[in-house]
Amino acid sequence: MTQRGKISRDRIIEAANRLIYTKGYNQTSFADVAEVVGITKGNLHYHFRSKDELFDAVIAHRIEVIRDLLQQWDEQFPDAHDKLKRFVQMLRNETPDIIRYGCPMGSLNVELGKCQLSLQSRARDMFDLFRVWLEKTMKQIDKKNAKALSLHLFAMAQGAVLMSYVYCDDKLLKDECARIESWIDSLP
Amino acid sequence: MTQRGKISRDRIIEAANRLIYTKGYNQTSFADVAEVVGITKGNLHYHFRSKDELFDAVIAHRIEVIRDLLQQWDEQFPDAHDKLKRFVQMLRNETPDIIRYGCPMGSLNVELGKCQLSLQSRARDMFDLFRVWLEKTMKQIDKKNAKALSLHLFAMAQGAVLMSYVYCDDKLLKDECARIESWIDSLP
DNA sequence: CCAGAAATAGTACGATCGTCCTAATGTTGA
DNA sequence: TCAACATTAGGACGATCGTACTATTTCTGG
Repeated sequence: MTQRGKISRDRIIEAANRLIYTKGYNQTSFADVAEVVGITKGNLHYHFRSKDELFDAVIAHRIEVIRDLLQQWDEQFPDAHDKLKRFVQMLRNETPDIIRYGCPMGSLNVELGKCQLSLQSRARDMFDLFRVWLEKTMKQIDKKNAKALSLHLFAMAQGAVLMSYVYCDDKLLKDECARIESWIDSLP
Repeated sequence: MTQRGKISRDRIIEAANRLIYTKGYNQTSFADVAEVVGITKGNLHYHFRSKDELFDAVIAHRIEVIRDLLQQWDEQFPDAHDKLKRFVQMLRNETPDIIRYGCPMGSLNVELGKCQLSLQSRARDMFDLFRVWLEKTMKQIDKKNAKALSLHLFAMAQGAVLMSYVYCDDKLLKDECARIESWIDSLP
């Protein structure tokens, strides 16, 4: 693959990533992606021979971004409580998109978990990055209950995102974030 | 409409209701519904002239069921805390379906909220029944913070359902239910 | 500079979608 | 009983889907 091919490939992944987020996987067609990128379906098929292959590339890209993000947080915040709060802060930073399109990971898992389990397992890989990171971080606070506590935190965040998305309500998200943060503060 | 027609109509709604839950709205086709019911697509179109119309009937049916459920709870549990716990208990009763297909309301809202907003507003009507009921019940406990507290409870429940669905983990759901219940107990 | 590779355009295929139309069948009331 | 109506069956429509194939254009290394 030449540099030109690489650039096209990246632009396709970027467009598909956004479309899958804003429209969902099944509502995003090859034609949609091609139109956004400004190429033809035939060209798109040259880069990705199937929709699954394109999906895989999108997930791989997201995973890479998430890995970098978590590593950044680890370097930036020595204190475990601060790390967990940084996780919550992410919801504030992404409020407009969350209100409009929900959680990029959560909604994808919900959609694909119904009857496209092989695709969902890829989407779950994104979840796992956060889940493992949260549990690892929580272990610095309460080793014994780290697993359940981190899952509870994750669940509260997902619930807050889902509710604020359903009601397009940024105040709801803001309030939930504050509540989750004070829950973090209440940890030993 | 004769009685025979009414029976057919109800069977169609029942089948569509289950399919929309287990496969999602966009992944459920007229052909799917017709096959489950054991009729032809043409006959299905006689009863419901469009997919929207069928969807509307399914939601109307669900809303009726939810109304009855909430009224039952109101009659059965005089204490507000018990009412809220009954809401959590629902998650335990529906565990197998939740683990496999998620929340019938939540996943529908997530799917339709992306780019089928007119349909989502119908799905949100189901949410509203619970939301209003939870807030009304919460007012008996803490009038001032009832709105935020009830939304938090709703969000925690949705988060618990989503996480246990993504990971097909009934233990996760069980633990979250216990945690939510003790949160209810901690209310004034 | 130009042959070969890479990338792109354009089109076509079979399948499935939601919808619609018509004919056949069942049911019922006067 | 039989005309009027309700219900069902079956097929066809145009649109769109994912995918595939073949030219054509663009780029690049020797």
